[in-house]
Amino acid sequence: MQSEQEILRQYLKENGLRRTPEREHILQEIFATHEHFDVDELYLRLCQKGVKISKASIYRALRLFLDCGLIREVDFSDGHWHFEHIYGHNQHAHLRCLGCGEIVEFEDPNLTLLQGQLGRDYHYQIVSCHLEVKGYCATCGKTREKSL
Amino acid sequence: MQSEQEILRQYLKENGLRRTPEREHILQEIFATHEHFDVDELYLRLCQKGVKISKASIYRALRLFLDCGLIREVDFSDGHWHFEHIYGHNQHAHLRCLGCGEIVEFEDPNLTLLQGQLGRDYHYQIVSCHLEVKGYCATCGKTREKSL
DNA sequence: AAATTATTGCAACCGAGTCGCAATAAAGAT
DNA sequence: ATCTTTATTGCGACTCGGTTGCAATAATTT
Ligand SMILES: [Mn+2]
Ligand SMILES: [Mn+2]
Ligand SMILES: [Zn+2]
Ligand SMILES: [Zn+2]
Repeated sequence: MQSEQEILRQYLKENGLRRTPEREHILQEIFATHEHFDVDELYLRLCQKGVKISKASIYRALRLFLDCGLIREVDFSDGHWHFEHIYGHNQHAHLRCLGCGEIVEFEDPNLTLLQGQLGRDYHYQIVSCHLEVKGYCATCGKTREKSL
Repeated sequence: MQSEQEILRQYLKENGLRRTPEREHILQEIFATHEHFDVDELYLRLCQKGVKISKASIYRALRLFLDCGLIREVDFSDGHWHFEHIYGHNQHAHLRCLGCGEIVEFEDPNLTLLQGQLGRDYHYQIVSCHLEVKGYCATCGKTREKSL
């Protein structure tokens, strides 16, 4: 199995794009942890590691990584973009607490089946499948009951 | 079963808010069709019907309607908000064509089961569950193959 | 009818994300 | 190794969806 860097380099070559230290630094940072991230967080993490880079370049790199399937968008409905790396990971869905923001990742084999079903039923070529469940975790649920 | 207007009036009364023609016009327009909509579309539709209203009030009303569960956000990942009315409708998910934007709505009984399962497994009180599947419809899929 | 205060419209504002451009630097050709 | 081509970067200006402060208005309560 190729590394994410190899995937990137291959994609760049195939599309007449160039390999740059900026792109590789960003990609490395994205795959350094399993955390979900937004542009500001990523920018900060890079700054802290001494990588000098502009936000414009980060935005541009993220679009590139989306195109080659290394990352995907995660919808937090909070007005700006969040992402996570997906290359090398099983597809998963998110259960998020509206109180504290905790995120539980879970896999659902039914989703894979559903994709096949949808593809067949509606003659669609499925590209992505995002399931986001929201609610209150045990702790936040209790706090909430009291205040009602 | 109560009408959406009754739901709204009840919510307003319970929260010390006021019933206004603006809010009722907006709500009526939202439930006039089954279309998904964004703020601009809704604003235009209201203008065309001669309802004079500011966009600020639409934004404020939509937040209100979200709070009382009359509408929900729909994620199109295109940089601005989309909504649909949900009161009086079964929960459904979306299959959207990345080429032409066509939207197929479908129900998946497994999702309901999954919610119960998640609630039990992780002690979460589930509030919402959004499934968005993206891909290419038969037509757009063919057009796409040619251009590759 | 008067008093209270939520709501509206407007316009100024905010901020995430984009874009044009000049400087830089990859990659290929010689 | 140097030259040429052109993709990429950083910067700052810009866009535009969405928010907010405020004075005027109007829904409710008394
Ligand atoms: Mn995740
Ligand atoms: Mn729908
Ligand atoms: Zn919580
Ligand atoms: Zn299509």
